[in-house]
Amino acid sequence: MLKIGEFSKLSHLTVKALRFYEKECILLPASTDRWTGYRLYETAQLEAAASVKAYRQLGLSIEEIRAIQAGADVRQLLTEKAKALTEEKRVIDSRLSIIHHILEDREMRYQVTEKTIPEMIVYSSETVLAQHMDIMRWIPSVGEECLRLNPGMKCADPPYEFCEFLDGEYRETDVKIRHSEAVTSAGKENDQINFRRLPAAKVLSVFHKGSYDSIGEAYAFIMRYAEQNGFHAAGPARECYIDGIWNKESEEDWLTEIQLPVEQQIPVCRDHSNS
Amino acid sequence: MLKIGEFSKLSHLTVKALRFYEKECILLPASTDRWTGYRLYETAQLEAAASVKAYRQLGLSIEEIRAIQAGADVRQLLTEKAKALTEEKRVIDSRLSIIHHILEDREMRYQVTEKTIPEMIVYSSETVLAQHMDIMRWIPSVGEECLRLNPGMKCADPPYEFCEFLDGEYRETDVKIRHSEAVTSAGKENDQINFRRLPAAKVLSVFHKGSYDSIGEAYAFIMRYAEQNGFHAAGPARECYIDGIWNKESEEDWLTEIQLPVEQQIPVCRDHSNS
DNA sequence: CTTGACTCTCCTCTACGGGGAGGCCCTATG
DNA sequence: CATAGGGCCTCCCCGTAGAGGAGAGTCAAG
Repeated sequence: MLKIGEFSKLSHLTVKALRFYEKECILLPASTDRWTGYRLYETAQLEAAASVKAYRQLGLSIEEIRAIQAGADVRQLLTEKAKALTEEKRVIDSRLSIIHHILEDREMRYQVTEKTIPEMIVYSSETVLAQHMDIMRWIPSVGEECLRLNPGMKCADPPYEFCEFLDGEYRETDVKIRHSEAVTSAGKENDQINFRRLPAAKVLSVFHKGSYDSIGEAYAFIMRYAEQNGFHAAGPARECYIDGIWNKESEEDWLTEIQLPVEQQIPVCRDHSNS
Repeated sequence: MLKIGEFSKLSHLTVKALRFYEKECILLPASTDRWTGYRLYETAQLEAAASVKAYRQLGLSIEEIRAIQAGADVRQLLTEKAKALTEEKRVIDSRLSIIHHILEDREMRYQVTEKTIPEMIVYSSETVLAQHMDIMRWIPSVGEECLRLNPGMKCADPPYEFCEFLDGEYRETDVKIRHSEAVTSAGKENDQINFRRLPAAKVLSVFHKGSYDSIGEAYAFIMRYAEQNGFHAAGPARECYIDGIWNKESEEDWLTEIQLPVEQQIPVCRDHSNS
């Protein structure tokens, strides 16, 4: 019979762990001295201890080990575990990819986050604007038009409104643009305004602070980010206006979010052996 | 000014998280109503919220984010993070490799664990035994011889004693064998017995229960395990006798540990696309 | 005025033990 | 025989990054 300290040395499990495993009923001492409370183990239990240790080294939880001891299907459990580990690995690859992307970039102008936008109903309208700046006059007119067409129409909560630029490339003049705004339910359409169901989407998001002059940098950044980290664009970027001329006087305070819809990420494993 | 629920929807952070971030001083509301205690946020804070969110998505801890906000070197922090993630990934690859190894194996006769054996001083003796069974007569004689040579010699605590089989392959007769036992300090040597410093070692360990007739299976198992999971043997296996004829009558109760010294694991990424 | 949605603070819970306090037990040494 | 030191016991708190919920206060609409 071995006292806990001796068994600890032989099994390479800490005393704390042994007591914990007893509490969790996955490795009970062979006996307990009724007078002193000392736990007593037998050498034959080294096998059981090794089994618990092996499962822990595989990353199984205490509860999973208990299930196995109760007769659960080990193969199935391990198969699930493998799936979970593969997913964990995917997350790590994704993070590594992004970290290396940041490290390779000289300055960190933008922080990219991943978001899930739920499904919603929007009304949309398209037009071609002579100048980019006309956008802030055009958008309110679309809203008024839609409200005239559908009195009592309500915008979604939280509000969600964005513009997409439909030209293949960046243009300064004759910009083809589509505006969309989320509403609570579909309504009447006309030749300018139509309703559609916008499916749930995963997007990459960056916030651009300041005037629109330099917003091209944000587009360039998020595009390169997506490309280098295994995201595939699933549509044109959405420009969401948060703070602007309508509520902030100083151009420095303007705030715009750019959302790039993407498909499931396939993390790329670039060569980072130099790290 | 936005109430916490509104800001939560816009920032895609939960209300709980926002309150937590305030407590941790990494994202403070623009103001707090002195009468009601309501937190009030501004749209301009969406940028800061996105920054926190981006760092969290990279797996940075709250403390690390706080450090960054306090002006810590982001590049260095991310470099360290990348190193940690790479290590995490290595662990996952190792676990995946082992799990797939188990799943491909039909029965789970043995559980392999990884241990670190600390450095120690041992006395060793080599011989060639006519039969494998002679081992249990030979070992005590070596111990007596060593004690005669070094009266007062003390064995290490915990006791550690093992045999290595020095033939290149398995043999039934004329077995070349080396026995070693850990002691507290070196002593006198002769032509049979010599002392040496056994360096710390990482070993794979399996327990074999039952008679020695079938111990070959355990050797085969651990060898195949090492090979298939990217371990490289760093010496002959050590056989440690735990329970045997000296304390257990029934052969079924005998217990032997086999330890295979290995070098650092290089997890193999076999094709598991079918999982 | 009431109701329901929203917010507040405060409490507990998660997994796996690590670290330590306070107290009992055992053995070796003087 | 007395004591000292080490081993063992139980009990409690600690960490992550919030989630979940209780009980109470607040706000806007009907």
